[in-house]
Amino acid sequence: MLTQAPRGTRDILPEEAGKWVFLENKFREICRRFSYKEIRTPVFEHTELFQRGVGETTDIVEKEMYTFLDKSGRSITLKPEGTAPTARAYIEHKLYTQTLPVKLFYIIPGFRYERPQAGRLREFHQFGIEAFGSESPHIDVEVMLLAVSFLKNLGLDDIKLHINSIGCETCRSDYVKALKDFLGESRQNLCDTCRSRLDRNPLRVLDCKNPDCQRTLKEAPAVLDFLCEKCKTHFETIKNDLSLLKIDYKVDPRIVRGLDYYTRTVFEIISDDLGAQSTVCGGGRYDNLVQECGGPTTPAAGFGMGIERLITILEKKNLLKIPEEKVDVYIAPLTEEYGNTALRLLYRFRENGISAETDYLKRSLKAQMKYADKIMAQFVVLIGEEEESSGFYTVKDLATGQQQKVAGDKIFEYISNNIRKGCGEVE
RNA sequence: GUGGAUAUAGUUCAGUUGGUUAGAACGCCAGAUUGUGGCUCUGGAGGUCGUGGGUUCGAGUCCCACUAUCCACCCCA
Repeated sequence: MLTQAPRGTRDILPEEAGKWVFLENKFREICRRFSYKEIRTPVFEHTELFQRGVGETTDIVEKEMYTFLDKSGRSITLKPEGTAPTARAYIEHKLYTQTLPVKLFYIIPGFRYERPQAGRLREFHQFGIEAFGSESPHIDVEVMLLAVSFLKNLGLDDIKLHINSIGCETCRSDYVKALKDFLGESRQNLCDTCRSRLDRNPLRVLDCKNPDCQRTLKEAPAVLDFLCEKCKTHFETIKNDLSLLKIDYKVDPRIVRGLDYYTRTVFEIISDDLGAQSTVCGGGRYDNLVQECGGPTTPAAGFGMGIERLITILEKKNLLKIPEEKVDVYIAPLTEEYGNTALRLLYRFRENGISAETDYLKRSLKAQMKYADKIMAQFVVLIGEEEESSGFYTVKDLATGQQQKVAGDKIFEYISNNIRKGCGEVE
């Protein structure tokens, strides 16, 4: 227990960490191109934020939150998602007084108390963006496009964009009523969970995977047929934009999303390389959230993308090969006698921006050479009796095996002129 | 919260119908004529067999509980 990370959490060891930094840089870069600015919000928030923002009847709020009382009795919750906190910050700092739209991105950990499984952890991480202040369908498209371009840039060409519209409050309530009426008649054909969903949140019956439920749903009324004129036009524009931009997509009436704040557009990006949790990115429009949380009426749209899931996919496709960190020069004192000379040299290299390493384990020369090889040093500088008396260092290039003498004061110039670029650098 | 599978060295695994000092590969460390790496060879360290009970003359091997991991349901990133 003591020596084990809590269930559903993971350590990111040095080898992994390089991949994370690589992806974070890529994400920041695409956000820059779309002119989204980074925002960092706290790891925990007041519990009410999620109750109100995400929705009391959602699974997240009902059973998955890490909630506790702090020492003064306030109810605190580790954030289970990124949109509500971002909306809160947007309202708190009155970002709506700035020029609209306000476009933000974030890289956050999220926490949900669930049984871990493939692609699902209790602490997970996501990239996310939110665009506040525009109800233009072109913003919905921009949000999707940022995600799609990001994934395509990483080399993923077979991801699928699924879109749907669940309408605004007015057309949705008409639809929910119709759906309820329809499903009420065939209640006995539904699975147990769907029967309870029918009363609490009928839309969710739509994405039940139970074959009996799916069969029943075949005849069910479709959301898209209930959209009001405005919602219909909004959705049509999105589809036109996507075609115009030559982005493949599929209208999938089954996606409804499990968070209450969505209105109109919802979308998912699906990959076959994940297990049962096939969604790598999910998002949509949420025109009421900001107001619901006490801000001014503010239409908005955004997405969340699971970093662990993304890494899983990239790894399956062999698209995440990060070169190992290399060392420019290893300094090998033949014996402890030359330790001081080695130490001085070591720090002069480091001060000059050259990565340098030396022996800390009293290794023999042979063992030092092995070590230099293992840490992928490009050069080894040998310091022994010959060197001390002659004033020349012996420099060996480990890749070629060639060795030569370099005058003491020329060593820095020599090494920096001969470092092979592209080693250990991401991109 | 429910169901299924699994749990042996740092890692991936073997371990015969329960029977004496629990093995391999890779990794790690050290050597192979005295100032030199990668390949090869030799040797070495490292395991209270997830934890706790039980059955038995005897358990890594059988039974139970707990914990964790993996997979699925629910739901989501």
